[in-house]
Amino acid sequence: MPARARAGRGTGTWHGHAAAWTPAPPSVPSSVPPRRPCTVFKSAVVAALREALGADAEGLDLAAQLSPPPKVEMGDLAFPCFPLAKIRKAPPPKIAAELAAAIPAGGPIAEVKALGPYVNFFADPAAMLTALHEGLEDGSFFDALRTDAPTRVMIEFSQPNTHKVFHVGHLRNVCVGDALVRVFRARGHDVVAANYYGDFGIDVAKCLWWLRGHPQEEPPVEGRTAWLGQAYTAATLTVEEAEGQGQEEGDAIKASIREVLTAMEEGEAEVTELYRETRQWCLDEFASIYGWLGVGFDTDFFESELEEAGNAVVDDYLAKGVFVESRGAIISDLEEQGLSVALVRKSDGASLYMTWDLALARRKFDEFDVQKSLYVVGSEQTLHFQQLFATLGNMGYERAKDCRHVSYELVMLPEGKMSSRKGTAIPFHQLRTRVLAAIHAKMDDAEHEVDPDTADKVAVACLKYGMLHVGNGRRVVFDIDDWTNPEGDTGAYLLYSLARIAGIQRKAGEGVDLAQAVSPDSGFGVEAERGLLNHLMSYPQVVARVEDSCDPSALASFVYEGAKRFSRFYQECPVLKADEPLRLARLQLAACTQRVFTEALGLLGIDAVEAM
RNA sequence: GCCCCCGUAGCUCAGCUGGAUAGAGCGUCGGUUUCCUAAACCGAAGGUCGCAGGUUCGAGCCCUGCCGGGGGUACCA
Repeated sequence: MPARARAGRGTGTWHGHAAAWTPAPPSVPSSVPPRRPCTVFKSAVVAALREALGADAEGLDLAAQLSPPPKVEMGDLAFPCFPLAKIRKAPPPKIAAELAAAIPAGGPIAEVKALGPYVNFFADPAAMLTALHEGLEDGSFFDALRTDAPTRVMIEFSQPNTHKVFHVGHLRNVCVGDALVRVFRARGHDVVAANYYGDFGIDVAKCLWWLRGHPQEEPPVEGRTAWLGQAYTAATLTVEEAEGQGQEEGDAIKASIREVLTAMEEGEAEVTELYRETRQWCLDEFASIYGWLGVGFDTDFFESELEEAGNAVVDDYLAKGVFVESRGAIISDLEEQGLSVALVRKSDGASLYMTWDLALARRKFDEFDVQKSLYVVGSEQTLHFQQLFATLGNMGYERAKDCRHVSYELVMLPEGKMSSRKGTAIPFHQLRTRVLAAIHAKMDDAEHEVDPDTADKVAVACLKYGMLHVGNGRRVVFDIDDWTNPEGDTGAYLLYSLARIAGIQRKAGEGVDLAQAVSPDSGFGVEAERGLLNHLMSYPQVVARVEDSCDPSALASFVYEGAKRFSRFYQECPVLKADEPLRLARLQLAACTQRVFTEALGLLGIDAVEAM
């Protein structure tokens, strides 16, 4: 329905508070060779294996074979011996035993053990901790996130329609898009975050038509955009009603709506005035939403600006034979590519969605010089984007192959599909107050009330985590009660674990010198500690995977899993009461956890809190 | 009809690109606070990973065919 309205580029205006905008992590000067601490142990294992295998290692990607065993007590990295069975003509468990015997412990490798068909390697926990801690201190850990092939990429998302209600369903797009912007930046890409406002067309005309027909209706002081949304809905219902009465009645109403559109296009004074004013209300509302969410854009496109350019593209490529006339309309014929045909101009001469998208894409390539182009749009538009990209290819744009539709599924309510028609869609302004109310109801107690700043952060965390912890291809069920539940798999739980870390640090006080190496006999390295440590080490791979899949849910899972592991550590391993040097080691681990979590949550657009 | 997505515990979902005994949360039952935030932790119960074949040393993951749910399929965005 109101899916995606997009259009031309604006002036690089920023929506939302610049202060709420988290820039990409500062890049480390390239003169500092990255140490990549998470790979120290792994590369030692690979080297040891290569040595032990000799000629048998040829043709095997040893690093790719290594993965963590299912449980920490089994080791930190496992090498499966199945592929060797053919080469060595021996059963895998036998090979594993031979290899384990042939590889000596030493350096970061504390122990080597054969377990069935696997060779399991144990890392020296103190050495790992020190490597991670130093890597976080000097920035090399996050430097390891960076891709070897940085590129200029545009990520288009949000695409709200003016004159319609902005509701929970639209929030998912914003969360996914914003997270991708942050992830791509962390990976070192040059990212242009783009919004594309649906601020023109027949739907806008519908709303204005209804307003003109009901001059006695006055906009409320609060909630003007909701009022516009209601006008739009009322107009839609009126049209449907008329159509129900008969062909003529329906056509009559549609004709009068079209007159409003024509008046808009021709700049007729009274309509234009109304259009400008109401459009601005909506843009202001969007800006305040993005501000609250901490989401920013580098450039704005408007549908209202693309009409002319779109028609020019159609004329151009009609002349070049890329487009053809069919049944009175102009089409992009994609039958041979298995994509049916895409209409680029209606038989009445009007342009459509595809027309503007062609002009927009051209602008992205030519004006912004983007190498890669992401479109975060609902899955119902899959065919549209297949057709768009295929058409761009036919027009000669090589970079069409680097265009990608990041599709995601609908947001549902516990009672089922939401419908703005039935009024079941929760408009954003209600959403905000309802979520905050739920947070207060659950977090406040007799002694103290949670402060507004923290409540806001928790509310945003609950919303974003709720939207992001499910894979893009699955529907999300929005349930305020569930999402704000302080117990369980929610954003509140994540922030709570960070608040506990902050608590430890407050009580540890100043004057703790964390920058010492942990001595090997500190006793550090019980399961809860190693489990957490290993998990933190896997962070760069997770980020790389998110870039690849364009699905931030892996990052959400990473943080949640990490919070679980931290909670176990917190429960089983007293930090402040531990004796030195164990205390130092645990303080370091807590500090590492804090840094990685804060960073990972940051990529999801979630701010940490100091206390809850 | 054709195309795309989804099907994993009662419910909501993970499952690291094919590896070890399939994991969480909610809900249910039972434990843990003179101890850094119990918004937590531990344990129990709960599974023919939609069905049937196939590939493979090995399949929840890959291939084929069915079944079920959703979306799309020339003048809406």
